[in-house]
Amino acid sequence: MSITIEDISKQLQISVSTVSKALNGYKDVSPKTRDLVVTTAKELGYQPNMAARNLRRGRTDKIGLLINNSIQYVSEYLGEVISGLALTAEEQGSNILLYTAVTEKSDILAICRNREVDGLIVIWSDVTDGTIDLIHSEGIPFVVYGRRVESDEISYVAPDNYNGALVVTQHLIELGHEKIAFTTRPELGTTNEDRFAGYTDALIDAGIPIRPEYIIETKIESGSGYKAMQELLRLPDRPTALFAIHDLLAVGAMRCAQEQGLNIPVDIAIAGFDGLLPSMTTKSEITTVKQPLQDMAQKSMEMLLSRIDQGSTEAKQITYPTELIIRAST
Amino acid sequence: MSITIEDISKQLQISVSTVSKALNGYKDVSPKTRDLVVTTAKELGYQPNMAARNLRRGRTDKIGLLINNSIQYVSEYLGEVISGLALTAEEQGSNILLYTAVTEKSDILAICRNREVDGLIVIWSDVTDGTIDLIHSEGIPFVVYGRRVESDEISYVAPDNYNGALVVTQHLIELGHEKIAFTTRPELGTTNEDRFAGYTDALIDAGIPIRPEYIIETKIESGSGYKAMQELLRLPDRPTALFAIHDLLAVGAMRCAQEQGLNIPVDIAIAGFDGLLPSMTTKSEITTVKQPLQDMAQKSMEMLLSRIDQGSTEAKQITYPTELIIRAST
DNA sequence: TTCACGACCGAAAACGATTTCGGTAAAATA
DNA sequence: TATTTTACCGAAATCGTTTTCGGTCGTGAA
Repeated sequence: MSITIEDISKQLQISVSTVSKALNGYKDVSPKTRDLVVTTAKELGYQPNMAARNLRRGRTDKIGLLINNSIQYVSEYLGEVISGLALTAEEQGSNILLYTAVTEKSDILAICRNREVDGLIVIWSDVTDGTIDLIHSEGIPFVVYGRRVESDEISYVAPDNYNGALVVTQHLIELGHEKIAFTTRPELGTTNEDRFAGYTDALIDAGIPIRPEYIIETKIESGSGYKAMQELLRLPDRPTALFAIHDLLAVGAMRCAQEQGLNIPVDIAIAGFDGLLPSMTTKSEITTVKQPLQDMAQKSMEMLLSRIDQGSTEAKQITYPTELIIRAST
Repeated sequence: MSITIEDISKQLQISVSTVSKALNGYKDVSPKTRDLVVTTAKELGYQPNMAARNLRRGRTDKIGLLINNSIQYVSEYLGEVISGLALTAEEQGSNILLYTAVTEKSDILAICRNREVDGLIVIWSDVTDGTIDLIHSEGIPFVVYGRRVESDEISYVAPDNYNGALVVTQHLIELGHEKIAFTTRPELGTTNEDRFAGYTDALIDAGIPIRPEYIIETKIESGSGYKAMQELLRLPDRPTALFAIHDLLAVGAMRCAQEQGLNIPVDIAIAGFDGLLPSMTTKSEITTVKQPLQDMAQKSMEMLLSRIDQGSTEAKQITYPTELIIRAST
């Protein structure tokens, strides 16, 4: 059995209340007994039982990280985000509890109600399934990470998808491209909308007409980037550039183009979005728009924690600027 | 306030004991009242308070994931490992609690003693700091992930570093190389030893002498792969191949060689280890030895959970085969 | 009819902390 | 000296479960 507060109280012939108070910095305990308690606690190697403390305090100092498993390229994304979240949480005395295999709505209800966490960071790409509204209706503090949410009652931290898409498209235009294709991904919801809007606005601003045949809708499945490029290359009037809505699609498209013997970026320029794939070599790097994943992680965690501490309920919505990274592919 | 077991007991005019027993599948409650309890619990949206349950049961159904933050390329490694761990944990009704910013030994003691988790998965690259022994002496169930440990009292799941290094070196030899360099990383401890042993044994088996000037010791810092290659290229008798102890070093070395105008793999072949960098394009891929991160994660979690359930204390040590992935760099 | 035995239920004791509330003694004030 | 304040401490309630231990009631067997 571990050492409890009672062990200390017995050894010192002092009540448990006093021991607890001494350990927790209450004022109504003399310096002498406080020292005594603290030193013997250290001696015995006492560590408070968290379950008991949580029960009594009605707080767990834990933040749940809710991730839907249908997220694409979880691995690349996750590592950076998680380490950012965990670090700032732990700085403020909280830990992160992972919920990755949540599929049922009842599980989400359980998480919200069982008081296992003080709040949630939600990374959820599915838009249509009402999960976020469900969480919101439960009243647990939470912040949505990485995605804009329509409702203004909900806090989120998201990259500036519109501007990022605008800038990268302008970059392609500046390179002389006018036939610029774009791959969409409707499941991404607001993210898709914003990046698409950035793309079209850049074209419109430059007086370039938008050609529907250059806009390819992709699905969540591997090889969809490859297929999209195949489709584009079949066109009688091929595009000279592609802006893929995210890097994995760009990579697939690149592979397809290379296999067709095309020279990148001479025959076709390719840009992506997200910027999480590490650049492996100096060659073959892909132009992209980089999200500040770490900063966003830190910010969202700070927002959540301060909201929990202050019990405030007002929603904050923050957008982070993105960074255009120009590499060999354009 | 949330719904408690007492709310149900009041509404049904039944004792809390019976409610609890009905909910937990005890036999000494009639089917009728059981149904009644279960349905009204669902009606009221009852979810058990975890802190209370944990306190009473002396168990939390949580697994701590202890990661030392000095791990190199955490992000790439982490994502895949964590999702593997979390998935198998959640399948068995446990969740993962993250400890990433642990630096003090006292923090580790706190984790072991505060009963916040039932066990630990330890990902700790530092060998010399005695952390693992400390955890072991605390008696909490734990499994070391990704690394062989000397002591046979400690459970671990590790890749077969020796064989992986042996095979990749043999691969280089088969390609006709005899001047094969190797970059070491002493901080990696047993991992370093095993890969080094694989390298030397492959050379010895082939009757190739081991040349000390081809063995470069690298430190934990970015650019060390680049520097190692610089050093090698300064040699009067340059090596024709390099086996880097991990991929990041290989990437750095590759970049250096390319900048020097060398053709890979004609002028110099390069192989790495780990296989976690995603292959971005068909070109510029790097030969490597892939660790089965996901399988190892699943296995280590299963080992830990069964050990917790059965209270067994015997240590299991499992080594996973690696896979040689031959790509363009050799 | 009596006794034993299940089936079913409730009271109450944990689990280990926090926190309120009151009480005693010493110190300060009148 | 009498009274109030202050400093310090302890008893006990509380958080929401789980689990042990009896107790009651009805049914079957003797």
